[in-house]
Amino acid sequence: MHINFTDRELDVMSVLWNAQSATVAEVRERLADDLAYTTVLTVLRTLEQKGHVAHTGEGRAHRYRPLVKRAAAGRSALRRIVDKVFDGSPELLMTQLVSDKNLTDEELRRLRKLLAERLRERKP
Amino acid sequence: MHINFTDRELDVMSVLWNAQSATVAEVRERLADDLAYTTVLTVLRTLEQKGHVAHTGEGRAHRYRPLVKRAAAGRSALRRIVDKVFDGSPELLMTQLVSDKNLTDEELRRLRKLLAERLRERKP
DNA sequence: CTCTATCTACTAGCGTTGTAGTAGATGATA
DNA sequence: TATCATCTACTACAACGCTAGTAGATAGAG
Repeated sequence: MHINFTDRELDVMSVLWNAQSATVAEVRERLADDLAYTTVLTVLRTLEQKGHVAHTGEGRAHRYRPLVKRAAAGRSALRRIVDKVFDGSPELLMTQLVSDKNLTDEELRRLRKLLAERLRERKP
Repeated sequence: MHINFTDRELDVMSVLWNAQSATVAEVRERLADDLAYTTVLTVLRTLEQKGHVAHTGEGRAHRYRPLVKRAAAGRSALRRIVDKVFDGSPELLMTQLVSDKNLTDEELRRLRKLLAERLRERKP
């Protein structure tokens, strides 16, 4: 299955993934951009229509929760990038990731650790 | 800078990255989906308008080449995924990749080396 | 020189995205 | 109870994306 969120939808999903669930007001609060309340509501409603989130009543408000898991969305997005940008080579993608100038030293060190673990756990 | 290709644009860019440069007919040939000639032309023209490709004349045809490098597009796309889907954690993304696609030990070692170099070159 | 294939330029229509306003319901407050 | 704040539903509308058609230029075939 081929999930594809728009920019704004992804912003909203990101909030929901981090918060587990949220009302419109809560989502709005946590978004970086300052959008109108109704705008956020509209985005949530279209996400619901597409089957990516669901809501349950909470007083007069609605509480939204994601139906799509973070990992599934990640897999889908990554596959696309690997295919189209990195010509089907995940290694190329990782190389890119590692040479990204925006990564902090701390992040790089953690990556190194992860790799080391991965290698160790394969050796035997 | 924040590059953002649409799905179809990305398909076309992918062809250009792989071929170095191509005419409309060549791009059309290499696309997975069977689009009308004019459709492909339109996509190329909008890409040009956005400054992502350029063309030079070749007989009565135009030859298009990418102005945006693969790596730049990759960086941009990855940033976005790391931020929004993997909550700013590149190692989470990496874990996903490593477990999803089966990388060889050799590939992992090369990555480790690359990582070490990157870290060394930052220290000073 | 005429016909045909091929190419670009321009135009178009429909669906989606992004943003938000207005209307009406309802819970809280004075 | 009258008013205010807040919430959803519905509507709007411009910009963009995706697809492709038509018109007109031109190179090559005969």
